[in-house]
Amino acid sequence: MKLASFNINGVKARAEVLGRWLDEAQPDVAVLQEIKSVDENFPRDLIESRGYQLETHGQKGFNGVAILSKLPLSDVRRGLPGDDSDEQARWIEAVVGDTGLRVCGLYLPNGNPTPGPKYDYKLAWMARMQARVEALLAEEVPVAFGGDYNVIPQPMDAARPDAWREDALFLPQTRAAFRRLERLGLYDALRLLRPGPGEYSFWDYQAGARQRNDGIRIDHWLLTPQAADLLQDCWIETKPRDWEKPSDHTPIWVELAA
DNA sequence: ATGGTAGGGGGCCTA
Repeated sequence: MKLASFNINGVKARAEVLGRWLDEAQPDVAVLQEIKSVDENFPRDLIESRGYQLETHGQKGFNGVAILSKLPLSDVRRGLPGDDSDEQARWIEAVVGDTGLRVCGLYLPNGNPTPGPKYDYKLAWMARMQARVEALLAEEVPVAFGGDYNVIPQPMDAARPDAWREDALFLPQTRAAFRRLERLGLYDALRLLRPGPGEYSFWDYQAGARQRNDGIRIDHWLLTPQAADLLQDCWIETKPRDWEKPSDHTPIWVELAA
């Protein structure tokens, strides 16, 4: 089974790219971030006409996540637990078919500017995610956490790490919080299979970042041990970043024996 | 040090 995570930066602006990508790449499951749409206005036909079940968790203007799957989804849950006052749509999860695999799609807060309330929210959100991960790890089942983490884990994950030293995506506290997630017992799928530098999932629209390959790796799949046991491959698909009217992110894939 | 670009919504904010 092939699963992809793709921050599409606006589902309506990205209809052409998204349709082409689904046709060519044929994910079994995909998690989308930054749909930037309320659920009622999501172009469902774009997804459903291609044979996918679609579950959305949108909000007006910003954020918003979705899961689509060729196998039926069950136990769909929207929103990251731990703060009833949090209205930002950044988390959705579901169980895929009868595989026993749970997929969580997440859009972790950017956190800039720092310091300030947005960075505080990012760190608090990461602490809440840790609690959800702990609960799922205790079940000892395969779970794949895919999404835009807005975390550059290591210097090798940026073409120019020095340019990000003061950024919320790369501050020591951010990287430590990401390591805490890993230390609970999760595996960074890409790093299991591709230990070297030069693996990027985001290039800014500005200043010719794509042309200069001035990228960062901030989209990740983290796996519970039971999911990592099923891991067959993991890769970043760079082509969609060079299509007409692209997202500033590109898809990251895991292939699981599920 | 600055500004460069993009999407959404309806007039600046987020990234």
